[in-house]
Amino acid sequence: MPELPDVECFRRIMADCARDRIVERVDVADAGVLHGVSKQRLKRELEGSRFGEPWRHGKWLIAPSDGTTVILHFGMTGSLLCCSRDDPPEAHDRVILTLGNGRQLRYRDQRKLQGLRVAGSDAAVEKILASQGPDALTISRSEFNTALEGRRGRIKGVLMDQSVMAGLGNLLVDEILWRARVAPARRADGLAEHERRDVHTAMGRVLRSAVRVGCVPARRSWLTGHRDAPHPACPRCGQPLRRDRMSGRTTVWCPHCQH
DNA sequence: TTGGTTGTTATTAT
DNA sequence: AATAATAACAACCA
Repeated sequence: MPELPDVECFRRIMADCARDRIVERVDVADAGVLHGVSKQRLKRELEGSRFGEPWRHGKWLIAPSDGTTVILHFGMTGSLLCCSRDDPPEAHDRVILTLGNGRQLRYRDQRKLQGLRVAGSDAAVEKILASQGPDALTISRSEFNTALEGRRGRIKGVLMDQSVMAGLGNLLVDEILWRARVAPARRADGLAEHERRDVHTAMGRVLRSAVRVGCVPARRSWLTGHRDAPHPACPRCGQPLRRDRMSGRTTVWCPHCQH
């Protein structure tokens, strides 16, 4: 699931559950999700530390504490939950942080594609985020145009490239291009000025409403509500949608609306 | 059993 | 050299 709006939701959960709280205990059920830090060192550096204000860049969640900074990525199946310590643990709860308020913050992830890492300084945080472009939620029109400049690849792939701008995934990109009526196979640097404007506007609207809900919603009025149907029809014009493999992902689009 | 998955990274191709 | 397109990763489901 996790694209920018989902991670923004996890940031809120983190803030409500753990901000200003002390980590009483760190339990690592599966060290396979730890990157560049051992179970022992994570416990040593985090237990007794107090969390500060968490923030997000693209699909990364950064949670500073007065001990070390925890950095989470949710891959395709990760999530973050604020539980009571009595809630029964689930099979995929990989890391559990027990906080001073009796709550537990659980990093749950079925597949272990990404995971948890730590950074001991601002410079170490920067290093992890170094390859990320500007955050898609706050990128301006002119920054957006600059990001697309000289990109010969398909707009679909370019918008999913986290180094161009950070936060968009497969579902969001399809939704945005459908709203902007731009075909996903178009070359990014071949878009007219008005098309770039429409894509930027659609991106802002899609992201803001998804962030408000806390996830990418499957709505009937959105493309997302139709993409998994056996013979999906465009919710705008009723013509059949196409499902193609593009830039390595399943891409759903409307050949009648998008050019 | 095979094919597919809303993410990233390393490798290969252009 | 810089970009773009693929394969691989892990674990599960249909």
